[in-house]
Amino acid sequence: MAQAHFSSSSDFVREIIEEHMKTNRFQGRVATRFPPEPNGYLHIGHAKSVCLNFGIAAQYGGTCNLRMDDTDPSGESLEYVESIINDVRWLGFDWEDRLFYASDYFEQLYQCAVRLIKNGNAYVCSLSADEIRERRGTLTEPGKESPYRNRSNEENLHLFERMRAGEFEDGTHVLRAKIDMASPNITMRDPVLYRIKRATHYRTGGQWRIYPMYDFAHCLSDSIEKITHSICTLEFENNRPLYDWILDQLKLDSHPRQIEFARLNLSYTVLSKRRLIELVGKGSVTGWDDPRMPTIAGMRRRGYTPDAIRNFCDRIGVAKNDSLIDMALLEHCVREDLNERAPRVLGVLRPLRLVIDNYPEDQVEEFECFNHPQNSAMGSRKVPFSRVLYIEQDDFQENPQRKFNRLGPGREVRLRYSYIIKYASMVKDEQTGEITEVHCTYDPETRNAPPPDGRKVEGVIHWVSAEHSISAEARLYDRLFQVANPLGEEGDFTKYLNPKSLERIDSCRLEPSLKGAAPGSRYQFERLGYFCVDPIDSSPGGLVLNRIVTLRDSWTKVASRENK
RNA sequence: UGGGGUGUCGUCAAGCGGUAAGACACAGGUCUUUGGAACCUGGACUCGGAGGUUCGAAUCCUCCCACCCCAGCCA
Repeated sequence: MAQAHFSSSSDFVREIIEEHMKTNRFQGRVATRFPPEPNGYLHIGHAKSVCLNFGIAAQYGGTCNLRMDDTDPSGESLEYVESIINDVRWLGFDWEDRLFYASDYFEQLYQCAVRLIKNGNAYVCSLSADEIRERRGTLTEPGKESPYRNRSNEENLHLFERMRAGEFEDGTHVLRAKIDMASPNITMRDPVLYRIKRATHYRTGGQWRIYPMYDFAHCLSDSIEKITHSICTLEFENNRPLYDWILDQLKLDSHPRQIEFARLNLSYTVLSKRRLIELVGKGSVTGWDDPRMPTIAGMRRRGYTPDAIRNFCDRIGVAKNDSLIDMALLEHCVREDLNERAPRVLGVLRPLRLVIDNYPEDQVEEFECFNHPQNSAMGSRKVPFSRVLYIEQDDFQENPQRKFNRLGPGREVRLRYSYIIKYASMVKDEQTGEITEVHCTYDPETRNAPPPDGRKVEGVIHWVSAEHSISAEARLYDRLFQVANPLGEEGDFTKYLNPKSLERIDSCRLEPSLKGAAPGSRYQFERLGYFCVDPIDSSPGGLVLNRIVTLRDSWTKVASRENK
């Protein structure tokens, strides 16, 4: 196993494994698997499972297989398979030659079903879906046995063969396990093992007319692959007795231990494949890879790093509590990683013209700027400076509010890496009253150095040279939903979509070094946040930057408090 | 109402009978040519509740309460 992302802390799953190692239950072997159904894109919740399964395998010197759990032809496709492969690999995991498909086991699975029938453990039921439901009983009442429950083994076998041969229409017959219609666990009330679906499977085509159900296919796939620990989410806890029952009836040597953990929930988004499909289908987002989506593809496009996501998965822990993780933790992990690796640059999102009255008209200076304030190994670059600059609109207030440490009438500020400037005057649009230009004077003695007289200025602001800067579009993303738990609120969850989750600004000005920035490359725009060159919409002629995450910003906190 | 789970700081989460880790968030502070980063400090007199066992309980026992999952020919 190439990767070595060991979890720093232990958890109950690892404790169980430790115990198995001690008692030699699996001869010291650890084999896990990540078994997605290829009917949608992977999201951050899947990443938790990927990290758990691959992480455990690596930690115990075992293996982790990637397995497509493709037992239901409707909705599954090659596109999804490819996206899953791509995403797991991008996250940094390697399954070597162990990419498997449940659909490759269809013949073996069929033979297992035949054995079950021969042993009198399964029967063909010819009730309709509705009739089966009616007889299943309720939470408090036992179910009723199917009238077909006592067909002879021969008849069952014959019928099952004919099901496979495609002699029956969808829904006319199913294969059921013969267990206990009175079981308090509804899963054990003669569960359906096979159904007829005359649908084309993306891999097996028209080869099969019957398809195994999850409960039948999953435990057997695990057993075939000699998985030792079958890690899944909490909602399958009720299915564990059936998982064990099937393997026990078939007397299979390889009998994995199923362990269930709590799935991830993240605040201000939804992590349910069905809901995400809905968002994509309704056009609420631009696609699976919309940077606002909690999908791996979306996060990748947004600019999140695999390291940040893996670190996040490590920090949230593994337990059995239903939890709702604060999005702030994910953002923290992203900032933590990007703070270290992203080169700093200057860029202005909403430009305000600033003229330095006493700076020579045609003079251009170049300032040496560090690419990283704490890491000199990342080098430096030269940024041109001239008489006319752009600064951030937010960095000037005509009547500065309390604690506003930026530019305003009568004030002095430092232009990052260059001079201290002093306010002189402003120009307003006569119609709108909007400030269109600010005039200042500069102090030549403060050229990228402290003022000789030691005076303090209001603060430091960023800038670009008007003439030398390049234009770009910025896409500022915010949380997808307005409420922490959209699925926990009244009514349709899409009601709570955040209408301001995307703001496009097409008039940004950036320092010229960004010209030709590679798609996917990430930068910190000083004082603003981390941005990623959009891998799809950006072009050499039209830079498009996705805001990955803002910098931690103590000013907006102060400002909102001051405004109360 | 049957069965299966879970309840420890705002959010996660350690703890496994010896007197409540850590992280994020939050609040103060130091430093700073990013209101960034870094660094320091603060916070659960208490572990869903009530009883009980014990010298000692978040940890063991009893009862109660709350929340989640299960009645797809989805996974």
